[in-house]
Amino acid sequence: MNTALKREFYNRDTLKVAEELLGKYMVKKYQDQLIVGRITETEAYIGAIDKACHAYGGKQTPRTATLYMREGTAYVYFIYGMYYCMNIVTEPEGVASAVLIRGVEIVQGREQASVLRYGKPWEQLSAYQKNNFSNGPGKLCKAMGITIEDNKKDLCSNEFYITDRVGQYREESFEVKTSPRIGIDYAEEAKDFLWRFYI
DNA sequence: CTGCCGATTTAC
DNA sequence: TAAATCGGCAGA
Repeated sequence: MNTALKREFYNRDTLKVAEELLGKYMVKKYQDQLIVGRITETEAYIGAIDKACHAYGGKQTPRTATLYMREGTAYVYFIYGMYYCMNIVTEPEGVASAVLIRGVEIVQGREQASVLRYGKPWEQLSAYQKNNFSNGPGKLCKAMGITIEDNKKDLCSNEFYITDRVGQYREESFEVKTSPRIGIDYAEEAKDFLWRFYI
């Protein structure tokens, strides 16, 4: 038994889940270690009304099938020929919506993460590499070993989950900021929605 | 089957 | 500013 957030957390309004995921810890078991990242940036995607969502308008394809799965499911997709993006499905089964994790700060398993991301120890990284280690959706997936293999995994599990407390770390207070989402200029009116949340 | 495009990142 | 790099998906 671990401290993973329960499924009910994800069965709520997607914007609320996106905001409340800030400051939580994403925990991934990698081989025999844990890699833990504190979530610092998220975005909401709501299929029913959002032209930026892969499942906009009830679109059904092999890839979007994950978005219709039950809340608390990992939606991982491959993008730009070389990166993965990690999302958490929200709201009940059959409702296509999710929260994209856009940034984390690694608080545990940093050495393992450094090897995954750059193939070398943390102390050998440049200041720039350290400062921009996992502050993007593709970067954090590489750093935490998240791949298409994780698509459709249940985050109410012991291998891969979200929690508000892990080891010595506890969720802290912080100020939430919002902005339009990144990289969706094609999405017409939806590009202006303030559905990006960050610390 | 063909061809365009992408919820990105990094090098130049 | 533009290349890298390839699966997803629409249309023929």
